Amino acid sequence: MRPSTLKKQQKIIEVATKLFFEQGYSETSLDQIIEVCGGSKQTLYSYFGCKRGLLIQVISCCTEEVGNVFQFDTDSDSSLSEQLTLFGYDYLRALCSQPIIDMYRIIVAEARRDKELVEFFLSRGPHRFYNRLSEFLQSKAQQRKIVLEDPALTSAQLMGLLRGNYFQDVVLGMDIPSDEEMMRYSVQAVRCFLQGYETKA
Amino acid sequence: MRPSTLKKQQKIIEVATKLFFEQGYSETSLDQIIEVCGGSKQTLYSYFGCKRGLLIQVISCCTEEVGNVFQFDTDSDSSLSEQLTLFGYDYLRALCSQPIIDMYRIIVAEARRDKELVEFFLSRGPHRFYNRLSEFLQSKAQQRKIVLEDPALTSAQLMGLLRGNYFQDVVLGMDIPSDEEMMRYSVQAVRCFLQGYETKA
DNA sequence: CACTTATCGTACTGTCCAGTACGGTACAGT
DNA sequence: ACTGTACCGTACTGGACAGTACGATAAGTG
Repeated sequence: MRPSTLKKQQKIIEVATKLFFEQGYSETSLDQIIEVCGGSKQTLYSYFGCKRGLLIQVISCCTEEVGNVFQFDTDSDSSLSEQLTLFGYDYLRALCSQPIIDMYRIIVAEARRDKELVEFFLSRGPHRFYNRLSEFLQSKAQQRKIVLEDPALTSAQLMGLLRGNYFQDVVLGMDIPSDEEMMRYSVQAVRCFLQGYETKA
Repeated sequence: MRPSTLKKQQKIIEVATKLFFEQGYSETSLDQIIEVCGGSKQTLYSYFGCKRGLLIQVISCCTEEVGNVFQFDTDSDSSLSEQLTLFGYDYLRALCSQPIIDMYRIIVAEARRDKELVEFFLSRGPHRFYNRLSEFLQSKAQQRKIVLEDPALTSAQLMGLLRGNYFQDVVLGMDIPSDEEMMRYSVQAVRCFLQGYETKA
């Protein structure tokens, strides 16, 4: 393989990501991609085989980048509530970022046709996050900070609670909430998660 | 307008709903619809103007049907926990039903192009539900059953909590959970909402 | 420098589909 | 029965686009 080949491949993926995300997958033609980044359609086919092959590379690269965002600060001496709140904030901010929204729309649109793509996306995205949260909660349960009978179920609850209606809304085109709003919401969500709403009568 | 016209329109909407939901909107051609329900393409255009016009009618009819599912049993003498659980179960079951999943996928796929369609869908679907839940919680707060500083925020929390990861998952093609599983989850979600997870130390 | 191979540019094929045109036909009301 | 209008069937237009073909050219290697 020529050394320029790798550069070229990355350039194509970069441009394809931009166009797929801005316009949608089926709304973007390969001619359009070539037009922007130069080169020949034949070359593109020799790299990726078909349009779907290119999409898989795009999703692969994008999930790679995002996946490294979440890091639990298990060592820090901040309180459980603070740790969860910060975590929730990072989560919410990532979910409500333009690239994730764009990617999610594409995955949903292709979900009916392409189960494999979905599986690929889930394993590299949401499920990784889910597992990390689940482990974190278990460690906190061992420290007797929380009551945890079913880690999987509780993690799912917390994820849903943290998302609230924000993710649904932004996916459907509502304005992305400000960082302050997401932080405020995260604080409240964690409070609910830990304490609940029932009156202590 | 001829009496048969209305029948014909409904028949077209019915067939279009089926095909749009099964195959996707942009994957379904108008010729295909005509082929199934008979008649002429010209007639279809005279009724709905264009393909998007037909889609709007489809969404309109479908949201109409679904919107009438949720009813709060405000009169019943069951406990708050029971009422919320039942409500959550109905909500989850509706969200994870095939028609809603299919419709949601279409809306997401069209969201980038068609803000108006999204607005239409939101106002007739999720927002109606959201408002009803918010009112219910407020009535319970007046009865001193729960602490409620911010009804809007708290409703969003509860909705997210009730959805957990189920809705995301089924939209991406995972198997629809059984009624028993959804009921179990709803019970736990409401428990979390009311009591939280923190250890009472 | 010579030679191989990756890449380029352009043109082409086959297909799909939204929307239109138009002549013919069934069905209302009178 | 008469007449206008709603509907039917079929064929067509125009455009988009995935994937292919192929001769020309440039980039690497010996």
